Amino acid sequence: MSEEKSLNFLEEIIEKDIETGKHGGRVLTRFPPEPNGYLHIGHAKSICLNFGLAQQYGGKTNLRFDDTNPSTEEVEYVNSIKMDVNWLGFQWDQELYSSDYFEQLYSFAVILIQKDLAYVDDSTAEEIAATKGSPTEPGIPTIYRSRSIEENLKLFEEMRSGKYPDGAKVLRAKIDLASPNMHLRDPLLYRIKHVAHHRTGSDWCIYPMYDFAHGQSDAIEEITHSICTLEFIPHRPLYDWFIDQLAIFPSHQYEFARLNMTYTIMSKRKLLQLVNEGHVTSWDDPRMPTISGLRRRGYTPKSIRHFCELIGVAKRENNIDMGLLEYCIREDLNKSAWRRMAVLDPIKLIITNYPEGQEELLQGENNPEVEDGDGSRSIPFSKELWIERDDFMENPPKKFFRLGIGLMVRLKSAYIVKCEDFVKDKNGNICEIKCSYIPESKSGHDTSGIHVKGTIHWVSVPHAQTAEVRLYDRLFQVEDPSSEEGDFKEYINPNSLQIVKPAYIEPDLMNAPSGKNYQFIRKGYFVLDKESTPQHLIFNRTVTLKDTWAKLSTNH
RNA sequence: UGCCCGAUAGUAUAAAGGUAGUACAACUGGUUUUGGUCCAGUUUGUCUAGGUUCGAAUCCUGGUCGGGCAACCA
Repeated sequence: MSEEKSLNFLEEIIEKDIETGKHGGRVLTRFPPEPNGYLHIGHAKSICLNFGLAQQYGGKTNLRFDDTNPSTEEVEYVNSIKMDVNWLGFQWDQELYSSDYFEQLYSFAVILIQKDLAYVDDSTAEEIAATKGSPTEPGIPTIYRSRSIEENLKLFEEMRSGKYPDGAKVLRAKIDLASPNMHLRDPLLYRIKHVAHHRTGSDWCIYPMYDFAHGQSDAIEEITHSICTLEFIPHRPLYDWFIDQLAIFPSHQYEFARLNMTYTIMSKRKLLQLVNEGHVTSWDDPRMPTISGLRRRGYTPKSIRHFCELIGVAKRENNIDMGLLEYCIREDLNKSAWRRMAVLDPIKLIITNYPEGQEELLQGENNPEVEDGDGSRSIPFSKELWIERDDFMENPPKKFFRLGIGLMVRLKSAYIVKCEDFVKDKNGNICEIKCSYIPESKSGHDTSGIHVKGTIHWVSVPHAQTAEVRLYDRLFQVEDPSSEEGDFKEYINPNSLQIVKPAYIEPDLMNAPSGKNYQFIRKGYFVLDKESTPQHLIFNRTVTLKDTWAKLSTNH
């Protein structure tokens, strides 16, 4: 181990376990999603942790679907989860399902019954809740708690054989109805559900509860470090109890704080609501914090992995600044994304002294961060250009390094121009800007000796192509939507999507392959959307560039 | 009112009884054919009250604050 890097608490535990030879120094983790929804950035944290720790210590990680509740689970979710884990860059050792262990779990339950540690209870859900007591009052036994082992064995078998309807009976552990830990007050082990399962079909009509499936699945796989989130801390004594009573492999559960992030939500239930009620278009809507949403938005696996590394792992509640995620994608894309020019809010600029009908092909480097510019592309230039409307001001303030009467700017990769005049339409809106250019200032061959403060991007009018550009912003207007008063949906940002149609793009962008990230110079990072076609290009904005000018001008 | 977790700059995360450090954010300046990047620098912190100790973010006790637990969900 390097002496420099400090360890998080899980790394410390694992290093100690390796040192003391626990499990023969073996490390086996698991990522255990329930296939009842799409993975989000919070799952990414767990994935990076489980797979990352195993990698770090020469171990392996299983992908295990925690599919014990057939009413909510679907194959569609299984597939999306596998896709997302792979996309993030991780390979699991074995693909497993809790449902693979149904037979084994059933025999575990039989063992508990034989040890008089489990019983069949005919009470209704309400009766069971009522007899559990409260945190300050002990629970009381139902009349079924004293059934004989033989009767329990028989009834449990009948439950399995389908003799009883949903809700008629449950199997409960016999532990301690007075325990200060509510999870130990005779928790449910099995419930009857005449529901088809996405893998086992109609083989079963009783299904194990989470607590009776998870730890035992860990034990069956001989997981050495079972890592989950904080809310499972009170379950740990139960987890250990089953392992003790069944005398199976002693997996151990460790808990860390789940990820929260500003301006978004992380609850699957709430995300599902956003989809179902049409606040977003789908699970992979680029505004969603889902892995698939981030992918469609233009985030790279590398940037997400880096993010998970930076946020760290600890046991205290956290609310990570969305800005950190944005920093991670900017940092990645700055080094890799090719630069292109696109004008999103166009106004025409006419170069009065450039010959009518003349055009030339200029060269622009793909990425100034890379040696040799990572190659270059040709950019057609002509007398009429599109530029951004806000790159001109009729009455420019001090320190406005763009266009205004008498001001000069560099047209990126082209010439320096000086603004001479502008034209207004009959409504008084500026519709045209007139400039003269300095022929000796051509990019790369500048002999003019003139230095200007500002450089702006542009697209030649006769060569411009068009595209739809979708500008995404944060989904919520407040940092922590779920802690605000009222319904979280009241805080949705009404301007989270702004559609620019058409935007003018330089011709080279017509060749953009799907999934390739670009930087539109001065505007941000963009990627082709999956709905894009060659006839109708659609770009998604991943993130803006940092904009200190915008900050300055809004602050004053 | 019971049990269980937690508390270090704005946000995260280190410091294992001995200099409170790092990243992001913010701010200043420099470089720059992107008001981007890059570089240099600045500001901001141990929840509280006691105790142990030569010395406490760290150990002990009390308090405060935040979170979790009483689903036939996971």
